[in-house]
Amino acid sequence: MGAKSGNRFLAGLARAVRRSTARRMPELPEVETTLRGLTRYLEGARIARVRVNRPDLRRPFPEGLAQALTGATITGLERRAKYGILHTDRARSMVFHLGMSGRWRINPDELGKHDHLILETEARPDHAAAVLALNDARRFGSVDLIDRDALAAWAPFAALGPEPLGPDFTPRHLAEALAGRISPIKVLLLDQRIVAGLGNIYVCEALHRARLSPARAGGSILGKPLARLVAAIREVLTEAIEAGGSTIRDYAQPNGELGYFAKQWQVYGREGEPCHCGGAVSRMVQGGRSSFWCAACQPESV
DNA sequence: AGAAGGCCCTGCGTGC
DNA sequence: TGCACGCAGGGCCTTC
Repeated sequence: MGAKSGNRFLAGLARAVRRSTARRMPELPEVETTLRGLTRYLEGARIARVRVNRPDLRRPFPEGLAQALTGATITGLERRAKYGILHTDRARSMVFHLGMSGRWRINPDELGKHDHLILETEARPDHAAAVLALNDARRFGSVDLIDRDALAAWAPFAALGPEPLGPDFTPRHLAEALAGRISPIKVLLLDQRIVAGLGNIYVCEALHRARLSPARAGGSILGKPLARLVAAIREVLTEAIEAGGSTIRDYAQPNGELGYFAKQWQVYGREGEPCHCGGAVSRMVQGGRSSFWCAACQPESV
């Protein structure tokens, strides 16, 4: 093996290793499966103890967080965009965001330095007591207490666009949101005001599925391609949620980690690898973030 | 209003 | 073996 091909081989090996160990960023599907996993432990459960191990994540924890949750019963769990919501039998709900590295750990063998908020549930006739730890190494996440009746008006929620899996995310909505916009479609789909819940991974995957270049000006996408894009966004999210539900029994991995699952991506993190169309996956930086795409099946011209 | 860039933060891979 | 560095990016912020 010559030096050149040897280097290529090693580079390919390094990529394969990177891919297999790639961090799953919590986007909409990860938050959704996290909530489904938490439901079994939290819905109807009373919070017996709360431990707050540090004053803040990205922002300070709300004042009186532990007192607000201690003794409360979780009445329901809900997702909005990439936020998870724990409703209680009290006025306020707890809203969490997992940021880049956030996760809930179920009954961890031992608590680590990144387990910042720990909820312990009371045992019930048909449920053992459980320990739920919100772990977030990079601390890009957040926790808030918001009056349930005021959630829709809460500033971070009020600014959000429609849910991509909901009835309001239509080709017409997207056409209106993109009209006149010259920014790359990749950047615009990350704007939570246009559609709420997409992150870098699923934007790359959806554009690939819709055969649209991430570099296309948002306002230039009309008609059939636009409808294709709406459908592709729905499909990649739905399939990811299904993967999270089917590959992991009750959504929890053996180590008790929720929300992360093995899902094969077509382009994300696959620079230099073959696309199924026969082309090759490329990478570029848009808005300071990596975009992965295949120039062969996602041409810039329509 | 839209576009562009910076900031926060830690773990990991890489190169020396 | 260790150390420095670059990279990952969601939401929010400032500047133009």
